[in-house]
Amino acid sequence: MPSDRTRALILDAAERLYAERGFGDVTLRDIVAAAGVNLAAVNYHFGSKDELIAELFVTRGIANNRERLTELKAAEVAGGGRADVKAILHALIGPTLRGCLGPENERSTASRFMIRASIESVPPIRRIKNREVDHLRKFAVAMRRALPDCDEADIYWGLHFALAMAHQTTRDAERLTKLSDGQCDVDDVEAVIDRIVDAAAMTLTVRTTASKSPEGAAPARRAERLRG
Amino acid sequence: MPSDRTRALILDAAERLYAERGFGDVTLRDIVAAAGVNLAAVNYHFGSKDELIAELFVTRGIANNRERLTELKAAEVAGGGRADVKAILHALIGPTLRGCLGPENERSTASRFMIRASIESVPPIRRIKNREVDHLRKFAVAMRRALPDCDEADIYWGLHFALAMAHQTTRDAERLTKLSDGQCDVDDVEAVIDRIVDAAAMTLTVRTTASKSPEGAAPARRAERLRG
DNA sequence: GTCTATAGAATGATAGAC
DNA sequence: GTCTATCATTCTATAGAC
Repeated sequence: MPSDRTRALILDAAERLYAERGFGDVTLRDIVAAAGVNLAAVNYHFGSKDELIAELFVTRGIANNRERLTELKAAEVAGGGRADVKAILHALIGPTLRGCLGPENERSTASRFMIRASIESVPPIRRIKNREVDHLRKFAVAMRRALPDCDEADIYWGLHFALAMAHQTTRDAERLTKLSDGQCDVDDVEAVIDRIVDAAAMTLTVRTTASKSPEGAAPARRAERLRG
Repeated sequence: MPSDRTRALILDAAERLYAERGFGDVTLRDIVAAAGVNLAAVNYHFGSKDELIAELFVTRGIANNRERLTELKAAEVAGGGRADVKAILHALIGPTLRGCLGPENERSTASRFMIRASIESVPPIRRIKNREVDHLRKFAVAMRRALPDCDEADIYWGLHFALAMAHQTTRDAERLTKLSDGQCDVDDVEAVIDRIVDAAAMTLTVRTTASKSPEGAAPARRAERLRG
C-alpha cells in the first residue's frame, strides 16, 4: 500500500552498495537483489540507473546546502547583517568536510556515498554539480558585503580556492596521509576546516590590502623567478 | 611486419575519441572503427579497455612529471642548490596547468585527454594517480630545503593545497567562469598559475612566521567566530 | 498505480582459425 | 599478429499481471 516502499528500498540499497563499492562496480541487478525487488522496478521509479544516482545525490546535496545556508545566516545574524570573511568560508566548506572527513568507522552510509560521488564523478553527478552555481552566488554576495573594497574577481577566486582545497582533501585524503607519513591528520576535521578557511581567507584579505595600494600590486610574474 | 603499427593506430584513435567524448561514451567498437583495426586487436595489445586507458594516461603523465622535474632542477640551479618557495610551487603546478588551461581551440588532443582524465577519474586512472606519491616527495624535499624552519606537516599541506587549487581549476573552469560572469579569466594561464602559486606560498610562509612565535600561534578555533 | 516476467540491444572479453 | 565468431553481462524497454 505505501506507494513508495519499493522506491525507498531501492534508494536505501543503492546508497549502501554505491558507498561500499562505487558506481562502476555495482549493477542494477546487485541493487535489486539487495533490496529484494524486481529489476524493472528501478526503471519504473527512476527511469534509469543515472537518474537513480542523481536522485541519491540531490537528496544528500540539498541537505548539505541547507546546512551551509543555516550556518551562513547564523554568521550574518551574529555579525549584525554582515558576516565575517572566515565565518562565510566556514559556512561554505564546514558542512561538507564534517560529512566527509573524520575516522573511517564513524562515517555514515550517507557520508561514504558523498565521498564516492566526489571521487568517481559520474555523468549524472557532474550534471547536478553544474547547477550549483546559484547556490554559490549567495556566498559571493555575503563575501562582497564582508569585503566591499575587494576586487570582485578575487572574491570568486577565493571561494573557488576554498572549495578546491576542501574538495581535494576529501578526494585525496589517503594520498596526503601517505605522502606526509601520517603527519597530516585528516581525521581532525575541525582543524582541517580551520586550516582551509585560514588559507582561503588569507588570499582574500592580503589581496584586498594589496589592491588598495596605488599601483594595484599585481602578482609577481613568473619569468622573474627563474632568473638568479 | 611493424609489430606495433596497429597498436599505435589504436592509441591514437583512442586518445582522440576519449578527449572528444569522454570515457563513458566511447566504446571499444568506436575506437577500432576509427583506427581501422579489428576489435580483438585491442584486447591482444592492451588486455582490456581499462589497460588501454591506463597506457594513454601514463604516457602523458610521465611527460608531465618530466617537465615538472626539469623546472624544479632549473629553479634549484638558479638558486644555488636551494630553490625558492614560489619557484618550487611553480614547477609543481605550471606544467599541468599550461597543458590543461588556455583557449579551447588551442588545446591539443593530449591536453583534452588529460582534462578528461582529470574530470572523469575512472578506476584505471585513479590507480595510477595513487602511485604518484614518490614523485611528489621530491617537491617536499626541495620545499624543506627552502623552508628549514617550517613545520613538516605544513609543507605537505601547502603542496596538497597547491595541487588542489590547480586540479580544481582545470576541472571546474567552466563553473568559475559562469559564477564570476566571466570576470575570472581562466584562459590567461600564466596569471592563473601565479595566482595559485601566490596563494599556496602564502599559507606556507605566513604559517612559518607564525609558528616561530613562542606559543606556536595555533589557528583560531571555530567556535570563537560565531560568537558576536 | 504498482510491480513482474521477459525480451532486446549493446558492450567488453575470449577461443580458435588463419 | 590478426581476424571471425561467439559468450556472458549489462542497461533498457515493454507487455501484461495484480
